[in-house]
Amino acid sequence: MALKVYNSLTRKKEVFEPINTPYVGMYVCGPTVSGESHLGHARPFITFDVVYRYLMHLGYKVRYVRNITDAGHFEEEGREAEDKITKKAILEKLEPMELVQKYTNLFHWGMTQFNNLPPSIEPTATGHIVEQIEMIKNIIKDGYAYEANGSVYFDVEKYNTDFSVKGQPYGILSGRILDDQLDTTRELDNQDEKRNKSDFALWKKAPPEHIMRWQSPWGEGFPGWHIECSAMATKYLGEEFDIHGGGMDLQFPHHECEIAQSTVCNHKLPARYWLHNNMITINGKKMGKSYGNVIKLSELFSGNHPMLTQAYAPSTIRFFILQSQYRSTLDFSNDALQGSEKALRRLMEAYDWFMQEDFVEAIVGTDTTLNEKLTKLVNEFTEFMNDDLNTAKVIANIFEIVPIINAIKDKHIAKHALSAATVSLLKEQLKAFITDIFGLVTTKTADNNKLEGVLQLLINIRKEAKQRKDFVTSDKIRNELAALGVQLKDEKDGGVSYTI
RNA sequence: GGUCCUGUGGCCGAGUGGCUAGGCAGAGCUCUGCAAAAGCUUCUACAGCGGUUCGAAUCCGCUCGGGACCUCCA
Repeated sequence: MALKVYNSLTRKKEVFEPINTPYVGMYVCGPTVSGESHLGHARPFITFDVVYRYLMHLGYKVRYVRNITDAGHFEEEGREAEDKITKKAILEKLEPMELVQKYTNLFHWGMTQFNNLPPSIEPTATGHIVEQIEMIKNIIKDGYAYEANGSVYFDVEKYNTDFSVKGQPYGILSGRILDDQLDTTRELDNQDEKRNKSDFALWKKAPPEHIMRWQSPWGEGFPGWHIECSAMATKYLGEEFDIHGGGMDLQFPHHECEIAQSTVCNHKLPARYWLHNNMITINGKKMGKSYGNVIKLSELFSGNHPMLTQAYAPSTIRFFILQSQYRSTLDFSNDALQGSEKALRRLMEAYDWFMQEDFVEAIVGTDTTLNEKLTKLVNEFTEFMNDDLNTAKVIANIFEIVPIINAIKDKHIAKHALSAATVSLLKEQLKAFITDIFGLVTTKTADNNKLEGVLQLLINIRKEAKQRKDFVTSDKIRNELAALGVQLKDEKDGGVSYTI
């Protein structure tokens, strides 16, 4: 069964066919590094990390490009048009590039915490000013942009008229009709420079106080907020590439504008498959800066937030996100995360035990029904992923396998009930999906030899106490370790395991 | 106002014409010195009202509720 993905462009699930098999080009809109990343940002980067990993698992050679937006997107608050990054820089008394570096580092730290693989190329907007200017020049040359008072605007009206004929109107991605949009745009700065309200900036003239500025054919200024993605995607993935991803909130206008710019320059739609992840909500509302309801990654990992009763491991967040399908909204709450934390621990403990356990006895496969059941559950992993990356269903199947593994561990099911083929299939596929594709890692942190030795010592003392029926001592050891966050478990075979 | 999505049991979430989703929480049992963990069993569903159909949580209509985008936003 072939991989199918939901293409926002066609609003259908489509079979994924790369332009140049086995090569796949994927562009994902990266962060604007003007602030610390929050939980909402985690979703696209984890989602597309799994897409990236899954494509590689299928044997594709993927070039994954994810930009860093470090050139000031301008925002218009009230009367003033200011470079977002410049504004913050003044407030914090930092150089713009110093600020950008700080938040870029923080972003990378967050990505590492989540066990996201680094992209193949991570280009910065400021590093591609030349490419952006070239692209703007091309758009002007073809008559789809005009200069006004040192700024350059894209002529949406003309584009729409000319490309509607070719079946590519402005609005092709978001399903918007340009004429319906005309009277909805609010008051923007320098609005009078535009021929039409729907026109958007390719280049903005920099006001005197603006620190981030570059020389251009139109004077000193800075690039508009859509052109960087068009320029960098074209440079590293070509005029037409396979996948373009990002959050649903970028669909319009950002991706729509990207399509318009790239189509004018390259005479074709830039990407074949447009994938959009849905939002993380909190109390039913989208988590976003403008709503003032964000939980920063550092707050999440430390538990230092009014909504949180405890700290959550990055892998818990990752697992929480993968428990839903990426196109559904995901409602965040402390309770939901607690559920995910427990579920993940149970899953990983079973997985870790199974992977290291020897199954030499498993050659007979006495329980045919069980072997068939397991084989079916495992084979469905791929089927579910191929249906628009339904990680939620894969995880549901894994949880059907977990009790079976635990039953074997507790000797409720004999090892020889499984056949050697089933065991190797299970080991191979569980590793592929849990570790390689989902990128889930064990929460165990105790790989410190000294700590290991100390714990083993306490476990042995407790074992001796138990043999003397000195339960006061044995319980004291267990309870006081528990108070320190170390939980001891007496296993069926007389051994003792612990989790920290 | 325009475009679109959505409403599943205490919570989070799959599913989308007939077949148990799954997780967390709750209840009972087994195991255990006691715990914990684990296993087994189990309760609580498809917003409401109509319609289509042999059959609807799933399709259609209406009503009510929630949300996203149209402005920086993942």
